[in-house]
Amino acid sequence: MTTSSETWLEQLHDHGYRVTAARRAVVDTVFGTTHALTPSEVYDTARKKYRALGLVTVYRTLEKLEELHLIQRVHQPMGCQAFIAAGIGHQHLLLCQQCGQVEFFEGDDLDTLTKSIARKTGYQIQEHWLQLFGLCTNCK
Amino acid sequence: MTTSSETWLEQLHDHGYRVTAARRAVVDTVFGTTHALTPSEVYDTARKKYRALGLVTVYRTLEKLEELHLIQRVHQPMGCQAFIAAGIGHQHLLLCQQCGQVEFFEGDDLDTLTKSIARKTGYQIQEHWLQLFGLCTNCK
DNA sequence: TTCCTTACTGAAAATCATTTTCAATAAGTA
DNA sequence: TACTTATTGAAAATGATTTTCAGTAAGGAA
Ligand SMILES: [Mn+2]
Ligand SMILES: [Mn+2]
Ligand SMILES: [Zn+2]
Ligand SMILES: [Zn+2]
Repeated sequence: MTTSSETWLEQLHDHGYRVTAARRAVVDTVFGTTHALTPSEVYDTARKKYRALGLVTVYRTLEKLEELHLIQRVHQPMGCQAFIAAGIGHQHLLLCQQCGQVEFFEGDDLDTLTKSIARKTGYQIQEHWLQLFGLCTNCK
Repeated sequence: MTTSSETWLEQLHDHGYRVTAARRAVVDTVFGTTHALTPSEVYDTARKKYRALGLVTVYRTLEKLEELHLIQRVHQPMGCQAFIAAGIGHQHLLLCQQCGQVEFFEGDDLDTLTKSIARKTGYQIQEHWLQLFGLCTNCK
């Protein structure tokens, strides 16, 4: 199961969107990074692949990629405008506080907790956000 | 142990900040709500208590309250500019997806998980964000 | 391949939230 | 009460994101 940025372009195409040079540049950029990127960072990097790219197109493309669940927004204390390739299935993020590297992990089990909280509060719990912060092997 | 918004005003005072009518209005507003409020929502509500209030002062007061850890930012899919009175000690948020009501809970135990992830990834894990979403008793 | 419809583009303008500037005001201490 | 200076709201500035628009090109149909 090898995935490449072509997969994303195919998905865009399958949903009636056109595959353009500008979108290729944005898709390649976001697909191939292990750091959450802001629109402006995507712009800077993608413009090295496609000089004529406009920042507006970056915003528009990120919007579509998010809509197709190919990327996801990364929330951080410093800001919440960064994006990363979405995890597959039920996964959560682990972020390096020093260099911003992003890892996914799975295997969290919050059933006991959520059932207990549901009972105590009367809420019907539907989803959860979990995110770990730390230092990566390079930074620690 | 009864706390009132006076506590917050005292804290402001103890940190060398002045207690003004504008700040009273903001503090009263944020202290006494069970919903996360945006600066603009705080403004609208607080202006009912103090008509002359300026939006700028809302921003400035929220900034100070956050700095003193009396309020905390609430991250949501729709936006991350809302604030709520901070929980005491190690607590997490439970949000109603329908009406926006906020509850705190504690008693999560992520030690096993974080140790396991630390071992697998090599990261030194330092903190975590956990947030539950659901429907409150009124909304479900 | 060529044609044709229309989605997509980047530039510029508009909008929106937040921050800065500034002169007047008032909190809090002496 | 007097005085220092933090705080105020209005207005201007900033910065990020969105909208507008006329030209361009993707990609299905012929
Ligand atoms: Mn989970
Ligand atoms: Mn916890
Ligand atoms: Zn790192
Ligand atoms: Zn509710």
